[in-house]
Amino acid sequence: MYTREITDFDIDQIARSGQCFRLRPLTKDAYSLTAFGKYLEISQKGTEVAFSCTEQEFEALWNGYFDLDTDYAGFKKAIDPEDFYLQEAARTGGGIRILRQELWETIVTFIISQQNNIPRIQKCVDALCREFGETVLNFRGNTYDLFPEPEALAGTSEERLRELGLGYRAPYLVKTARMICEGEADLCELPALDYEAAKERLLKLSGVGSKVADCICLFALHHIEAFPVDTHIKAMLKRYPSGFPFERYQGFAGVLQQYAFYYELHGQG
DNA sequence: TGACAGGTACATG
DNA sequence: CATGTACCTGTC
Repeated sequence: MYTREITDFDIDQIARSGQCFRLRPLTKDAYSLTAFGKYLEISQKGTEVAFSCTEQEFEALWNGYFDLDTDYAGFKKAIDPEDFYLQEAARTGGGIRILRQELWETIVTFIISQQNNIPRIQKCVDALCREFGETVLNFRGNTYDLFPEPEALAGTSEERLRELGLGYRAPYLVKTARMICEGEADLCELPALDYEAAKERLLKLSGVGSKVADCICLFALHHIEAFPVDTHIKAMLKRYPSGFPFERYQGFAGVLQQYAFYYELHGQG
């Protein structure tokens, strides 16, 4: 167990922010997560956050995963004091961090996310992990399923994925997995590219359009200037008749997108 | 019953 | 380039 004082951090908000579909409530105030082939439990009381791992593992994996070295208070201070909407959104979802999720998993989960709601996305992701992921034991002696490798999905059929409830996204997933396994698409090069170049590459994958590509850029490659525009954000943008002030927030608009998305989803509106 | 959920692919003008 | 349409599935 490793405990740390963290500000501008709320594990419940992060779990409900819709950027990660494998971070789930475990008990009343504890959450579980799998990433990097590892299982982690997180619990929080105020600014005190406990992680079920050693300090060494925390520093090696989770500190970066939760983006804890970034100054989110600074982002909030940069918001126009007269912009009541963004101020309120940042106050409501101010504990959100932009995670650094694994690339392949983020590609898959956001292909599934299209025209879909969060509970059903989670259900689909769970089914994929259960059917195609490696099963391992956690420190409690309970089993949990890792996220499946590209090979596992490349080797299955569209029909089998449809049986898991993926619907019309099933062929997208099989095609994308095969592109990656057959070397038609190279994920290894992506982290080195800038936002524009990375997005251009991601758009070549099956089932990846502009919005999903932006989500992958934001939630896996940590291009926090990416600003995914979906139905909720479209509604939000209408609040700005003369246009959303992107120029004021250059380089970190994606952070504000997350505050706004969370606010549209869970706030008072 | 029908619209909606963090859209994309594909076909047109 | 801009618009239009079909598409799985569960929930309200």
